[in-house]
Amino acid sequence: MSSDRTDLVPAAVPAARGAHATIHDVARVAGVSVASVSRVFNGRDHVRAAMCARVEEAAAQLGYVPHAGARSLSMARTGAIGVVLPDLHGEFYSELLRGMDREASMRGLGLLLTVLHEGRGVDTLAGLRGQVDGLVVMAPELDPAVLARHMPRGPAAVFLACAPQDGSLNLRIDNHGGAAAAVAHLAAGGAKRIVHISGPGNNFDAQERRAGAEAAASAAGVALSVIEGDFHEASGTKVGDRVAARTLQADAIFAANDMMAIGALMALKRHGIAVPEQVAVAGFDDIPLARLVNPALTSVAIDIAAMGARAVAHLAEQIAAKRERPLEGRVTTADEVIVPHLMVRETTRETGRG
Amino acid sequence: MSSDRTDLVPAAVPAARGAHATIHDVARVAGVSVASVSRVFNGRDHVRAAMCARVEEAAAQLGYVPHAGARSLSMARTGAIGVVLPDLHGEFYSELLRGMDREASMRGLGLLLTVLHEGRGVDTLAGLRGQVDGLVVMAPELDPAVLARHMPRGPAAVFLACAPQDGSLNLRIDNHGGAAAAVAHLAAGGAKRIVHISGPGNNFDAQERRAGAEAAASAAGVALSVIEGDFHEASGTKVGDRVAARTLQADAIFAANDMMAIGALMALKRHGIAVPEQVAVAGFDDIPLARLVNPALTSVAIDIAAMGARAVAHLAEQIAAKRERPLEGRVTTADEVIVPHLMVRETTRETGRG
DNA sequence: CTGAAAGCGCTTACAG
DNA sequence: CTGAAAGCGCTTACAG
Repeated sequence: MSSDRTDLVPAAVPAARGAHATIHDVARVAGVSVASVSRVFNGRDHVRAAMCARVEEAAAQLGYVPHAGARSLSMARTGAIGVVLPDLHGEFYSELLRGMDREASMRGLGLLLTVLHEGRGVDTLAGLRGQVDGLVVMAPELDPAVLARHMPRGPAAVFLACAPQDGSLNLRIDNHGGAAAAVAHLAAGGAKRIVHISGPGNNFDAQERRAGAEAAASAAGVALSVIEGDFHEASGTKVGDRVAARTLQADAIFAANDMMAIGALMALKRHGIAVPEQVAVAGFDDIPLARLVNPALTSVAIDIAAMGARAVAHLAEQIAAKRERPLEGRVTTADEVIVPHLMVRETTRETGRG
Repeated sequence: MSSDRTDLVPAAVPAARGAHATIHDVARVAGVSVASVSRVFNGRDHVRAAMCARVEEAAAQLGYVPHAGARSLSMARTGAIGVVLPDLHGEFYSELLRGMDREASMRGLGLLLTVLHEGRGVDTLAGLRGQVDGLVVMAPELDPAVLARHMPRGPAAVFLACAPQDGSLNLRIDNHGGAAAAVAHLAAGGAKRIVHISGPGNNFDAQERRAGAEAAASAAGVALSVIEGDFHEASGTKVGDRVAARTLQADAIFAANDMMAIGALMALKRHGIAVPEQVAVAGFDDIPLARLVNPALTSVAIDIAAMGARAVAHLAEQIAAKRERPLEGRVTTADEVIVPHLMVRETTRETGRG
């Protein structure tokens, strides 16, 4: 309550108590106005060197650091972007985040993670308003209309591998083409009966990959049967077990992602099936793990980290554009598609084996 | 500029322009005070049902969503916690984030990611003040004094696998014990000359793991030579190559993390060295990948996701405590140590092979 | 170059 | 139960 040493710097008291010094404390100690303190910290206006020095000294003495929340409220800019993901499982997401972080930190932006869990879902999105400057949303299992309804109106947005949202920039993967390439490759290697382990039926990527696989199979004149998986290893294991047990006839397996392919691969090996001689296997995503399993997995490669980085870059540009021309609302840019390429490894053969 | 239809709801205009409706817009449309709007949205005070209905209707009509930034400024609570990590490379971090997210989203907290990159470093930490309620910091390569100097004073903090910070809660891994167990196991399996691929010399975990390995080796009376790696696969590959080439004499390799162990394992296999018959291999962390490589990797297992979840849980409790007794400053709790256990798989043998 | 004042969008004692 | 007002910690026209 009472200060025992009023002679020196009474303003230092709050800092000592654990609370942080504010811009007012600095202004008082430096003997200037808060506006001036703000100016030396933001360094845009010209300030006399003498004032600059006094303010900096006072700030140092008080251990002053500007309050990011207050700044963002008055500047209408948070410096953070929201990343909305369906899950955090597996290497796919760590690669994606790595790419996003690379780009974001280069631009001085933070990444606020929001995972769309089963229960706690889309409704959280709107709450992001005022907390981020923009959103990169990956929600392949969400109905686009539902998603649109829940998007906060303020922030800019880029959609990644979702059912396309109109009025926004969509970054799409050419799932159809990638899957078709994989199936064509299996057929060229001699496969006659391919099993496709698809992703969940409500997943947008999964639907496209399945369609691509089916198109390529019928073009090549080979049989393709589909078994629905959930993108996790275990659903691949199950299919591998069935193929090994001959409950399911197949000389090749194409899984909609690598983890399921790896599950199948492991199961086949466990049962003594020779890969690729008896059954070939291919996946999708080309996660780092793909080349480490034995035999190394053939996969449809997308540069996941680069994709994440691109999404963030686009978003940052959109945010900047909005800042310059605030009246125009959301800028509609052409969609962009990411073209995967087939990475052939040991679980398939390049040449025909007929 | 001019409104063409003043008869209806002029307040709807800003929303239509892309800008968001504010609490004032809602208040005006509902014909009540902003305080009341705030009350119905926060639902703590008693409000008459009639008012409640009017406000909700107005809000719905305007598509009003509270501005998170403004709320957090006036409530001194952001609902986000900062996660400070050295890197985002590999499965270790995706597992860690998964665990953190699990706990955080259960508690309604967001996760703001901050990666400590080479250049853009510790100085960013202080800037987190006002943007998060607390921090979980993992910075094994940072000098604890430097770290302490850069920590923002406001937010609570939990340190994860760092050189211990006093005055704060530290969640430590028993690196020494884990490494010792691995080396003891290799020795029991018959190893006489073990190569330890350590982490970077300035890394806290790496130092402890190395010390544990050395202690166990000398206790078992086996030779241990140390080669410094960088926690990435390539530095393991290099050692594997040398061991295969007999440039380096070894009948066992213990790496300070799994990625280096896998690099060594792959190199040995490529050169036709039998694992574990000729050279045994063990790693540390037990990332999901460990059991998928062939042969499956023996590793010192820590439940990475659980560790992340615990860090967040502790932090959340600390934040709550601070909120109840704001005057007490940072609460000092006893440190907590995570005890790893050895996961024996195919790259080592359980029994002696003398 | 500098300061006083308004404002960012909310919440919350304080009166009524 | 409800409203007017102050305040959260900053920034930024607006005057000087």
